[in-house]
Amino acid sequence: MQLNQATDYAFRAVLHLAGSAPGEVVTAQEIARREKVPLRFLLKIMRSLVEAGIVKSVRGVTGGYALARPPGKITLLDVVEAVEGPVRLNRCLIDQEYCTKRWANRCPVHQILEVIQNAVIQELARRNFAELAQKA
Amino acid sequence: MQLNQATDYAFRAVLHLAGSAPGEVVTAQEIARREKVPLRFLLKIMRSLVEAGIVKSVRGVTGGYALARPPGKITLLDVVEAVEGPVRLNRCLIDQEYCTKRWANRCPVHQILEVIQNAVIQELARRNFAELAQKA
DNA sequence: ACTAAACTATACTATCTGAGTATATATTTA
DNA sequence: TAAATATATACTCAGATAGTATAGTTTAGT
Repeated sequence: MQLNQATDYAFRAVLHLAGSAPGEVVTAQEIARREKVPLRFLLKIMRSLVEAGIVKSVRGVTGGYALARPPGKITLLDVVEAVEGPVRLNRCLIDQEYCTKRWANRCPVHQILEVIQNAVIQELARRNFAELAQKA
Repeated sequence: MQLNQATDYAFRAVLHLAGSAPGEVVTAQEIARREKVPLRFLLKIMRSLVEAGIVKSVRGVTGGYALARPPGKITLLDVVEAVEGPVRLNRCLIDQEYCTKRWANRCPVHQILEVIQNAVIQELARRNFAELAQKA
């Protein structure tokens, strides 16, 4: 029931870019130093963000990263899913295998967890990095 | 971002007891068999539930388990916390150590995760096992 | 063309957590 | 006293977490 450390770092990296001048390219080194994230690990995380289309990267000597769209269009959910994959409270909510034990498709635990899971997803989707940058 | 398997089993065990006659003592063996939970593992989980005051145990030959209070007074949150400890989306929400990195007590990531965490807690606290037993 | 500074890609590793098992002990009823 | 139950502690094994290492590719500037 906890987000992992990579997601936490990803939040801070995206927030850092959100706080930079729009379109400005920031190096991983800079982000790592300022946000106290191990450089190598950050580079790996950044690639997830690039793949997800949240961040764009520029290679070469003057390379680095910038947001691929305005901070207001990037939600916490976007980042969580980019780094961790889909949010799920219980493995049986993705993999039917685990739920056919007794109740098949009418498992009440399954049902109620799905409702709660959706609430979590809504909460994460409601918050974006423009809002977050305001608080910083 | 996922509840663990022990919590899933705990939900099913409590639900099982909620579906039995009030005050009826059910053995771990019976619960394990019906809910398809490994007996040894279930016994361990049941002790967490007993410690948390959700379930009471009876020792000896005619022993077993029963709910310590009506199903309507047992929330999903009660069970989650009994098995996993407090709900926290990020380690920095419990352990200040992790959050003094840059922002000290005004970390915006920290702040927004706390809001979301509270929403999760509310959702879990809102649902009880009487409601759940209805669906079964 | 070469070099340095950046990102990319894949593989590796150490530690921790999750999920469950094993063994011995204590309690209670028949 | 035996059998069936729960309690307590310790152990194990696989997979996930949180990184690190090595090699490669791209680009700006000389």
